[in-house]
Amino acid sequence: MPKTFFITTAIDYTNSPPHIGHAYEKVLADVIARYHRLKGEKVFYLTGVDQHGQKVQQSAAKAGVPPAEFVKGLTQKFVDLWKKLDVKYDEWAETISPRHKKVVQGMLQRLFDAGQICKDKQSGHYSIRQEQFLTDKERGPDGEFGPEWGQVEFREEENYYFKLSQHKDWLLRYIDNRKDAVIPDFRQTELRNAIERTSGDLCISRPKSRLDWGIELPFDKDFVTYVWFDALSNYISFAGYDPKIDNYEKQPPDFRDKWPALQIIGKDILVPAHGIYWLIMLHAIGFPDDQIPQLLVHGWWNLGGAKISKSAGNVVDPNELADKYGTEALRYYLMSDIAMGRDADFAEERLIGRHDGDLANSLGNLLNRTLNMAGRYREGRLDKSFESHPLFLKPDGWWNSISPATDSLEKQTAHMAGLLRTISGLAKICSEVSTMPRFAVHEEIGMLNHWSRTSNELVEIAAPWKLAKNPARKSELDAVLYHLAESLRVIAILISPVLPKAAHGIFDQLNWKMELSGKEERFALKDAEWGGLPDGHVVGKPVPLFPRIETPNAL
RNA sequence: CGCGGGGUGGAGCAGCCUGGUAGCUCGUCAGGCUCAUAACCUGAAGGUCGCUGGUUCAAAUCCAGCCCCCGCAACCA
Repeated sequence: MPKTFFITTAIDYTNSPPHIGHAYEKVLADVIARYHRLKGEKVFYLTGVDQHGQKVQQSAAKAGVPPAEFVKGLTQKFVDLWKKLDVKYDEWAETISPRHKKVVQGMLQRLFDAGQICKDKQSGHYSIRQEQFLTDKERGPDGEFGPEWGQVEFREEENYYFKLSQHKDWLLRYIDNRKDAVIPDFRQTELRNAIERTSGDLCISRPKSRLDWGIELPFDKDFVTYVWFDALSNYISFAGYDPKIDNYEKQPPDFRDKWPALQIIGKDILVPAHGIYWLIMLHAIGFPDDQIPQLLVHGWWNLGGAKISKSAGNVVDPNELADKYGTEALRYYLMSDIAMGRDADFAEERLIGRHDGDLANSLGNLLNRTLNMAGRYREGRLDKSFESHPLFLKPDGWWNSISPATDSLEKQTAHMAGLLRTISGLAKICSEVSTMPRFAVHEEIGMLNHWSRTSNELVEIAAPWKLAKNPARKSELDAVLYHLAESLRVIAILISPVLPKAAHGIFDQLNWKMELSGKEERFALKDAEWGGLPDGHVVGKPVPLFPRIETPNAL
């Protein structure tokens, strides 16, 4: 039985509402998940929220509500947004759930029993206001701690430490042996350099006197576990991992069917959290090298070249954008205007430009004019008999041998024949040379846009309104209309991971498989083969699929 | 000498690994079309590919040096 495709994202911190970066990551994972469903695979998409920790405890105290209640409100904002953006996940991770707590404590206990976790004493400068230990990095140019830290005192504190450095050599070997441990490759280089520089053990606890909004250490009731074990372990706790079983091979079949996951994270949390702590944690609890998850690291949306941050106050609210421009426009922008792994600049004008240019003018208009012409000239009926017409039985490439001296009508026919061939070939290219396996969603979209443009070009070259006036050219008109309608059908399938609603819209207007209307199973990659629309199929009436956001001023 | 990314027509990017007429989208200008969501198609203008050297018959691409921009404490994808 084929394994389930398991994809995860970082879980979001319930300290502040979702912004555009959160939305990007979840939509990206959703698109990849949908692509795998399109291929007919079973998919398990896990995402969720990280609800514990000091910041939440502080924010809740400030708001005058218990942390559990505070977290509930923010969690709902994330859930609502994913629903609005058509992010379809299979499991939802909440770190306050008992199920998660059991796994975290189980992992900690096992590592403690194995001597991988030990108590140690830390001493140093401690900021009472910020409730954290300070390092030399926090010192100002004058060597003193600035006023932002408030009162700073020398303090000693006991905590539990995970013996991270014992696994450093293993991690280096693992990274060196696996070329695609991290994607893109320059991130893997960055991670490798960071591992080389890593030293020391990892503090994994906080005394309850300082922080009690967390999961209690199973071996010491005076402490809760700090973010690392709490948050990172969600990737296995919500997938059915059993912490009591140390032999990986004996893990529940349900878990092993899914694992390992493809983990989508932002560039900021590769080092050290996911690339070092998480991978070592898995290794330490017995995961073999071939069960270590692959990390897909994406870039950031900046604003005017500057980093988006809460402190700078330049956050972009995806909720607002979705309400203003629609889910499809937002999803399309987030997937098309950034290259995988790179940063991009967020600009509302670009969102509008992308939507109006690619979706309204190119694809949407293509659908509209195709159905209109089919209705006007053929009462919507597609006729495949052109395939046996002499013009279409000539060998490929004949259109290239037309001499420049021939009359313009013949040249035009040759040009049209070449375009028809190009277009039917695009179906093969787009589904077989898909860039999705290397997660280049923007390139996939680019190929489909090229297809839409070529189809629009065909309309101009063939001029169906002229062909319709000449009965002798019936086959040519049929061929053009069929190629346009069939292109739209295949494009709908291939674009469906990015634009699920629009894909349904195209199918509906093509009057294709109405009986499955609304169900995701309407789309399958195997149906993206050229020639699926049968002879005699009657297409529907056109309705603008992507109404322009901005209409050019007509003076 | 800390780590990584980037510097390509007005804007945003691709090409660089595997040297060989510099490509795409948007914008601008001119023309065409009328099936269509004032949409579509064609053509043109516009680039010393950050700088300097080197290798080569040939460098945006390989090598060396340099300059500039952005991330790498926290909030945070």
